[in-house]
Amino acid sequence: MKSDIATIQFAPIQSKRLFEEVSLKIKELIFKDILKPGDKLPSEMELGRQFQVGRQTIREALRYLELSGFITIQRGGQGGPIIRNTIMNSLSDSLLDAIEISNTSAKELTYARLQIETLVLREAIKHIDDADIASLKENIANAKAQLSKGFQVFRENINFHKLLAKASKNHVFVIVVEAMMTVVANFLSRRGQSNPEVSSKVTSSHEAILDDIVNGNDKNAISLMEEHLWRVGDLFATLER
Amino acid sequence: MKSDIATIQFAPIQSKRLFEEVSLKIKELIFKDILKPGDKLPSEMELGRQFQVGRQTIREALRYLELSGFITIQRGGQGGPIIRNTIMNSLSDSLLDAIEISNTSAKELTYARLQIETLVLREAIKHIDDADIASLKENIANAKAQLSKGFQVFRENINFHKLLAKASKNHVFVIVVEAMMTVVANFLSRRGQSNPEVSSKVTSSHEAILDDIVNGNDKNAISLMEEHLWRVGDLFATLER
DNA sequence: TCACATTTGTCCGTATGTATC
DNA sequence: AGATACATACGGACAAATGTG
Repeated sequence: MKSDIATIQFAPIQSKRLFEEVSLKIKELIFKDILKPGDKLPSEMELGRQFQVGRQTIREALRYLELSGFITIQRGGQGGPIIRNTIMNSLSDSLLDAIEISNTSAKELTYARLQIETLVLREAIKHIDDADIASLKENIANAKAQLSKGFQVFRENINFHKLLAKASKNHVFVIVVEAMMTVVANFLSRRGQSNPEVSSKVTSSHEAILDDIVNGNDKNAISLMEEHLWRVGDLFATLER
Repeated sequence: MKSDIATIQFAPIQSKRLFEEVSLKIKELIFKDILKPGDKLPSEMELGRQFQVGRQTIREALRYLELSGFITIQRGGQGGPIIRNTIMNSLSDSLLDAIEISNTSAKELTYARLQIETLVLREAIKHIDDADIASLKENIANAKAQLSKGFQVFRENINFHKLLAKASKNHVFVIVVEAMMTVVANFLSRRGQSNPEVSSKVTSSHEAILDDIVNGNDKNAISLMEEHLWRVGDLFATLER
């Protein structure tokens, strides 16, 4: 069989720019676990000496790594580039851009979330273990404690869904849900904080869902989740631009 | 109700760096549709004059925009920064990083793909229209034509799934499937091109699925898709590192 | 084909802002 | 408060790439 020219892996015509090679080198060290989160990279000056390139080149490489979520940069004395894993933030930012530029409506977002999260819930029910249940219960307890003090629990409520995804024991679901929840959070925060009563209702829904999961009422848990997401979706619709 | 300090939107303590403000300004112009794909941005020198900042600052801002998928940069005379929408590439790259760094196995990827794509197929069946069917048929026809000439049809086969997602009429599904297919494509290409016969079998499966959709055999289409994705998943498993 | 103009890519020197000790 | 060390930002210079006449 001949090779489809569209599928062959040609070497890039355009020779890589220096700063790309530098950032790639560092990225490889991170993937190989030679550089770990918390490790401090040398200063720009020193990196320039080691890679034998100018400071500007190093800076542009650091910009790439920074935006990709591999490092953060601390200014001031004893500062410098530090290895950190904030890739999920980068992914979420990118998803946010993609959603914004494609003019995705709140309705679409709601519906997709409903579909994907009920799917993930099914998986979570299959694979959930005691540790997951414990952290979910802790999430609910925290939320209720905050609520009783009169605080909002925006973050806890979002985290409930992330914890459920983790219970599915599938990294892909974790990644997808986490990115999607960031979009949801962004959507809410751009339209002002949700009204006070909502937080409380959401937490109650979560508690009911968790109860059903723990008690093995799987189908009930799923239909509760669907109802729950529909309600949240309706709220979104009222907030839509 | 008091405000949860975790949810308040404080102004950032750390003043934004200059290049961040510059890239944000340009990004806004793109979101507002004032700058459209194909538009040419002024040269770095000229941008520096207009924003009243140095060239280095402009360059770092351009690095951000480039990596985020808002512009590409053409070197040489008459070149310069050009507005382009390659956000899906950026999103896919980010997802690739996230999957790589979380050590997601081929098995997980396969399973998540199976679940999400069957879900999307259900949606596609609900909302598919003549234009979708036409482009799907064209995809199959192209693939078969290439196959008969002895070419591989890696790209066509991937595109079939993207076209199906488009038929769901939900941007979120389109985005998710497209990003996921990039991961699949990357997975395959890193382990050598799939063997010659596989391409042909995959195209046949696609054709059968499309036939069932067109003829209204929805359940059959879905189970065919599931079988199809299991088979592809098994192939992945044999390729796993 | 060849020179030319334009623009990005890269380097250097210097000055300023900022955080730590 | 002062010294130190680092990122941030500026301006100038030259090399490399690329389209144009």
